[in-house]
Amino acid sequence: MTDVTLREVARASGCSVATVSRVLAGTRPVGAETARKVREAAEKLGYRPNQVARALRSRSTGTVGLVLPQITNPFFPSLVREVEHALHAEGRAVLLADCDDDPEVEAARIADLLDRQVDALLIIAVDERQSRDAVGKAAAHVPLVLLDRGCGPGIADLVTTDNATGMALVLDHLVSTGRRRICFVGAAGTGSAAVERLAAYEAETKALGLHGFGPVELGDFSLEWGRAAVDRILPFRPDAVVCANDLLAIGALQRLRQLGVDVPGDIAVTGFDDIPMADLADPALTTVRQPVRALAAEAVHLLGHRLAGQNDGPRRLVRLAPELVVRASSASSASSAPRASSAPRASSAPRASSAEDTRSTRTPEVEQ
Amino acid sequence: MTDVTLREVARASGCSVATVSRVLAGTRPVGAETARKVREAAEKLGYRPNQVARALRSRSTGTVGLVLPQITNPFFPSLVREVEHALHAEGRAVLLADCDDDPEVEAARIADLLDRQVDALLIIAVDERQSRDAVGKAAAHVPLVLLDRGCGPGIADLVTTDNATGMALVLDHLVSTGRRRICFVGAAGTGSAAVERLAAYEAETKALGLHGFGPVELGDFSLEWGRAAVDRILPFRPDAVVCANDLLAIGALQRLRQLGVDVPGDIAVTGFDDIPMADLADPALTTVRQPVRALAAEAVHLLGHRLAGQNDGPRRLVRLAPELVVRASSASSASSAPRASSAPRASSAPRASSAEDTRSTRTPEVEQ
DNA sequence: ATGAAAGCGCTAACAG
DNA sequence: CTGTTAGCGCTTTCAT
Repeated sequence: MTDVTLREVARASGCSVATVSRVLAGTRPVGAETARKVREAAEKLGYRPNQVARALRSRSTGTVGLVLPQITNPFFPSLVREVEHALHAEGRAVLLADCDDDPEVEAARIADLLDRQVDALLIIAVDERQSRDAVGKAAAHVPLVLLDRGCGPGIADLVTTDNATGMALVLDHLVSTGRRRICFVGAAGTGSAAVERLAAYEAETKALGLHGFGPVELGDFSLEWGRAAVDRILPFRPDAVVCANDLLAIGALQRLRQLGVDVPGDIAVTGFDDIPMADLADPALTTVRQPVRALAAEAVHLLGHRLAGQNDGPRRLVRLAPELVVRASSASSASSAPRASSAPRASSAPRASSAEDTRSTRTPEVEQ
Repeated sequence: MTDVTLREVARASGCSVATVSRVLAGTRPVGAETARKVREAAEKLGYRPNQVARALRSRSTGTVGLVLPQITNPFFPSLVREVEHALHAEGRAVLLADCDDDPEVEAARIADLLDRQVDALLIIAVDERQSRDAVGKAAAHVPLVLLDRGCGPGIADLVTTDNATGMALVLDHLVSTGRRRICFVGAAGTGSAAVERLAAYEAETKALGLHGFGPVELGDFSLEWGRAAVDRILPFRPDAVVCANDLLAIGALQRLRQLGVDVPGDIAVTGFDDIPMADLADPALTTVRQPVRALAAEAVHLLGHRLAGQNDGPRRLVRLAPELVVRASSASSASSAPRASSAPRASSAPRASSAEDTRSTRTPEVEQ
């Protein structure tokens, strides 16, 4: 099974290797007849260009490194899928690096990918602070786009979900269905999801005139904390629990069921991310769906931009608006439904959540 | 940020490129003093070997292609993680290819990976039959190991879960906790999971003297079918529903709850795979956990074997025994518990499911 | 033990 | 438009 080389195709078609290369790579104009002969010979011999040789000479491997904290995080597989497809559509291949949620592993993986001459890096950073160094260094070598999670300001392009809009969609929805006694369960971490969702919750409740009602419970992004937080929140007799991600919300649902609390009758519960489990929870979880495909497309687009240009120009921050997915866990309770129109921004209509509309929330060229 | 080359290290250390190469790759014995100088120079210049150039010359990229049907299938992320880690531990990188569950895409992705000169392929085949052609062709070029799903006999090494053992564990458990009126919900497909789990169910129920009781409902591996199958099974008044995977089982749980049937009081439900959702279902799902880490390790081991050797020798079929994970969905109902010891193989003790014991079910060198 | 030289398979200059 | 010639950065004979 020895591979056919350009040279053999050249010999078989009676012209030089350069010409064959030109025909097959489409780099330069070539005579019609010559081209035909070359293609014929290549076809007959079953010629397949050796991408490694091509990469060495052309200084481009057509390969992009995708670095992520842990593929088992339920939010990532769909993102990986979209990224993989978007890149493959451009003829690029994906080198995958799973960091086991460890910034040191992340740094090592990034270095390895650079040694392998990836054309660019797409990174979902492990940690807002601890990843910064490795990411910054890598960005000096190749085009680099951060996805989903930031890494401090100005270090590289960043494509992420607009957490503020997502939280606003949730709160508008809850208020418009009559909920007023709202609590928040989130994470105390320094990651963008933890920080931004909490900030958005506080800003939005203030704007809606609900501020200062219930407790804000901060732990980590785990099922266990979701369960535990319920016990701390329940004494305040809330009618809604807003969770900073789906895992927390599912934990909360479990604990509430255990305690015999009716969801959504007594308390509405909402999540964030729309991981696959959200739809399978019982009751199915109302949540904020991240615009996964658009995130991937935008990130790949930015990469392409930097690959085509000179990898300079200002860093961009692109925020894509998510979509509210209303499911059973926040269905209107019969008693509170009539009160719907009492809050100023209670109607969710002006903040439509269709794919078209939310896409327009994109802020394409904001310098950090 | 222009990269440092071997040549520059040679000049800086006062010796030839060949020597530098030898020191850094550890290929041949080198004088201690020379080695020191070389390493020092390399260190000072921040030299990083260009893996593409190395690959071209040495005809080995240190890269393995991982081809899978759909990364969003909830069973795959943990497998990908383990494979990625196992390969990285050997200094190899993973080129990921998601096939969108389409055999044609799969064939294209495999061809692309071969063009990129992967040293080997690890494939979770999309389809038992339709993948066979592309897989067979690829196996002629590089070492190739099939993971999780077969592709017809004798085409390549295959590492997979022992479905028969898994099903036996489930049935022993159900019988030993007093269940007798057992039904099966599975898939009608031709994939190994569908076929083998059904066959194992039938063989085992026969062995246990339960054969012929309830219906065997075959659809596809979807939540919807899990729900629908419940309606078809319920008239038979079963006390247990064995499902061929977790998604089916979760669908069944949802429908049973909707109908007000008590699980596990009235009916026990079991799944297969132990996807992350299994633990979050309510009640938590009793299921069969695939030995994910061991599957990955074994697959990588076989790859290494073929990479080291000459990629000949008989095809191997390695089946690794899974582990029963008992959760709430099959807890003993108070009424049926006392009847436990009536069936011949009812005790689950002899078929222990600890990692040690099940691992020994491995059949390491079976020729297909 | 070390160096010189020959490529791996391909693309990019540079001529014609 | 096409051929000739270098050479990408490295490993590997083949000498010494």
